[in-house]
Order: sequence, then structure tokens, then C-alpha cells
Amino acid sequence: MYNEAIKKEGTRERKRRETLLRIAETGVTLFAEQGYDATTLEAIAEASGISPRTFFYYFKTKDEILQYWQGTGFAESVAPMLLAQPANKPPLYAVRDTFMTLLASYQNEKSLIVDRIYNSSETLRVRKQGFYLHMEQTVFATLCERDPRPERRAHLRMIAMVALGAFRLAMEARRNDTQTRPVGEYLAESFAVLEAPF
Amino acid sequence: MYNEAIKKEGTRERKRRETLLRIAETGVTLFAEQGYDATTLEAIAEASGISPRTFFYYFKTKDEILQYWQGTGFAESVAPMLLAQPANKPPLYAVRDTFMTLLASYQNEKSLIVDRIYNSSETLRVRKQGFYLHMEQTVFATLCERDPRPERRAHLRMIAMVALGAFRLAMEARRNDTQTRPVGEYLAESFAVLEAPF
DNA sequence: TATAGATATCGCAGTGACTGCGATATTTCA
DNA sequence: TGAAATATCGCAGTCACTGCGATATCTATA
Repeated sequence: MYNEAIKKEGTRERKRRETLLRIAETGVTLFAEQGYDATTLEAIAEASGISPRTFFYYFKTKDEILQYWQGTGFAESVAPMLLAQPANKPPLYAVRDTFMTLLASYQNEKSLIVDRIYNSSETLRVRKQGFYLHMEQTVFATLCERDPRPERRAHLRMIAMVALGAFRLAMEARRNDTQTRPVGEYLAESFAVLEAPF
Repeated sequence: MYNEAIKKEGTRERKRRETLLRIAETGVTLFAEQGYDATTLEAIAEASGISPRTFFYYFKTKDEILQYWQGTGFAESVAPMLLAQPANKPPLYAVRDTFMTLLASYQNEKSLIVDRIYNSSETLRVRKQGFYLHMEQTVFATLCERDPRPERRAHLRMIAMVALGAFRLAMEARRNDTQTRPVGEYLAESFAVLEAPF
């Protein structure tokens, strides 16, 4: 299996991957330097050595550059990793542990920079929710797969919401913290708050 | 008190209020008829009897028309109504009861139409989250005012998130339901799910 | 009631994200 | 090697949104 994934990568694929990465890096660098709005597509294209028209052949929109760093790999890994959790583990903990593992591997130097860019304007802050919404949907669907009993659906829907909320609050806590601690700690603390009764 | 609020409304204020409402109604009607993207600002302006330039004197952006119907009155009422709740009522229930009361009064014929427009595209679905984000922030700030103990902050932050999540899930449930039941029922059911342990 | 000052409306010219189209170059595969 | 698939590009166009300066309308005051 994975035959098509690892089949010999031709010049075309390699160049495409390289260009994609170059645009994404150039973009986030420029955003960080001069601000998101102040950075025009033309500037990104020029700094990436492509024409403005070609940019849209790689990213549908300007903010897809940010989504690239925020979501790449993460969203696709959630479903399989969540299904790999022990079937008898309570759903909320299954999600928590999945997030724990994933965060550890997808934590790169860019993530803090991207986070700061996202929080530089109200519009972007809102746009970031698209990611959470998508993840919430994925988590819910996967939880339903883990436990298909229809009478549990409403409960699982709620758990997906709460889990992504805890995730979001962990990121918020990290951003507001003056120190710099490992992301896992914020996540653990965030989920721990859920232990107390409402 | 409220002196400036009820002081005689001059021609200027009245016309402004009327025009604002006319634009908002025209806009949402056109969105419903032809779709959000297919409705240009020019069309809204013309149908409202104003110039395109003047539109932006009433709304900063095109989608502020939707925000007008979604949020007007609601967001401003949450804080005072939440503070009016009995001080000994547990925070989550205080928020729930506030929402219950508010939903009853702000439920108009437009709300279903607006909801459908918001859900007609991914972009708009995401943009709607701006409202929830804002409400969550307001609820959190107000809960902190109700109970200023610093050791409760993290807990209250979580409650604000959970409360808005339950609100959002209630709206989702209503949208997915084939029947048409009072909004309050969906909200009650949504909060009831939180009773069960995670 | 006349009038100065504040506010409302508008047209116009611009910017910037994004799209469709048609031309040309590059890569792949038979 | 040559035809098909894909990548790149320029160009012209659309649409949301902004800044500016002109004119009209309303309000408060003398």
C-alpha cells in the first residue's frame, strides 16, 4: 500500500512541492515583517520568483498561506490517530491524548509566528475559527465511527465541541502567558479544568 | 437617566435609522433571492435608493448586513441580563437562563432566513463565528464581574466557552431538524447534554 | 429667521484580491 | 520523438472597499 504516495517523484512533483513551500515561507515571512494587509500578493509573488497569476495556481486565497502552516498534516492525522486509541478509553480522553501526541510532532518554529499573525487583526482571528470548525467536524465524525450508537450522537457532538474548545483555550493561554512552556502543558491544564463540575 | 437616549429624535436621526433598516432589509432579501456572492453592492445600493458610495457610510462591509440581523440588540443585552441573575445561581445556569430569555425576545422572522444565508457558503459559515467569539468574550468578562475571585478565572473562561458552544449546537440542531420547534427547546436540550459526565 | 457649522450624500479615481482566457513553455509517457 | 498533460504567464475584467473633494441638507444659535 501507499504505492501512489511513494512512487518515484518526477521533476514536476518536486518542483511543485518546492515552489509551494517557497511561497508559503516567503508569505509568512513578509506577513510577519510588514503585516498581513500591507503585504500584497504581488509582493509575495515577486519575492517567491513567480508571477502573481501563478500564485493562485498554488493557493486559492492569500490567507490559505496561513492555513497551510496551521493545518497541514494536523487535520488529516486526527482521524486515524483517534481511531487508533483504545476503544474503551472515554471519548474526551481519547481526543485529548490524540491532541497531545499530535501537538508534540506538529510544533514547529513557524507555529508561534503564524499564531501572532492570526491574532494581529479581528478578521484573521475570525478566519482562524475555520480551522477549529473543521477539526470539530472531523473529531465528531471520527467519534461517531468509534461508537456508532445513535443514542450517543448528541453526547459525542458535545464532546467534539468541548474538546476543540479546550484546544482553543490552551492556545489562548499559551499566547497570553509571559513565559514559554511546552504546548502540552497548556493543553493538559485546559482539559483538566473540565474535570471540575460546571 | 437615559436622557440622551430618549431626547427628541430629529429629522436627521430618523432618516438615518430608516435608511439603515431599508438597506438591511433590502440586502437580506436580495441575498435570499439570488445568493450572497451573486448580490453586488451596487444592486443593494440601487434597490435601497442610495449610491454605492453611501452604502459604506452605513455598513463597513457587505457582510455587516448579516451581522446586523444576527447580533443587533442581542450582544448588548447579554451583559446586563447576566448580571441581573441571582448571584448564587451557578454561572453556567445563569448564562443558560440569560440566553433563554434573550432568544425568546430576539427571535424574528428574519432569523431563519439569515441563518440559511450564513450557511450557504463555507466563508460565511466561518464569518458567523465572529459573533460567537464576541459573545464568548462578553460572557466571560461578565462572569468575571459576577465573581471576581482570581482562582475562578480559568473555570469561568471554560464555562463561557462551553455555554457559547451549547448555544451554537442548539442553533445547529434547529437547522438540521425537519420539524420546527421553539428555539428554547433546542437550547434546553443542548445544555441538558452537559449534565451527563464526560 | 438668517446663517454658520455639522452631517449626509455623491461621483470619481484608485487599490488589491481574485477569475477567465488564450498563448507559450515544460514535463511526461507511449 | 512526438502527442498529451501540466505549468506558467500576461491581460483584461469584476468586485469590495477607500480617500478625496464637491454639494446638499439639517441643526443650533444669534
